Amino acid sequence: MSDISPYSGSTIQEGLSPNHLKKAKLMFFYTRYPSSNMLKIFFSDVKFNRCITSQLIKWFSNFREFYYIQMEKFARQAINEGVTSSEELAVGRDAELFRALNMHYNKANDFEVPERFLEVAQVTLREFFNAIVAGKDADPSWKKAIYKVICKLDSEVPEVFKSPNCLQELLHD
DNA sequence: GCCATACCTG
DNA sequence: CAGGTATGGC
Repeated sequence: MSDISPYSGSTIQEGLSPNHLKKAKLMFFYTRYPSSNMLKIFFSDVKFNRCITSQLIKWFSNFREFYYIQMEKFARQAINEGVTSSEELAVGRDAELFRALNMHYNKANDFEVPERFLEVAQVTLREFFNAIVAGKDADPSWKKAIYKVICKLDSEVPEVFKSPNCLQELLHD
């Protein structure tokens, strides 16, 4: 059965749908630390309650976990491969790191990832690289310092994301 | 106690 | 990603 309603432009979702998840992942390319208020604005077609809010916050928390795990993985890999300076690390669209991230948040690869995300990813990778080289990882909470840096690099999420039907506009064939 | 967030697991 | 646990603030 299709869930298309005759009032498709004003349907209020009782819960989060697969499309909401897809949209959240694309939003991650702009913001790693969205506030609950921001989420309410960008998911205006969702009827919020404590659980929905928690679930959305949880999604981004999971997104960040994957993101940082990849960063640490590639940073250590670079070190093992003999890289001596973070300056040598660049994250372009052809980088393995980017391909791993893109595969996770933009699996169909039908969304044009903003350049700014590549920059933030590069900063994050270098941050991990330098911390590990400096032996900071001996401290159980060494990643906290990095998180504090990265959380300041969130970008404005494009206005189009505020539309409940933005996926059709954002994804090209 | 309740709720939020951090860390870990499957 | 969802669940469960531990923890800290109110």
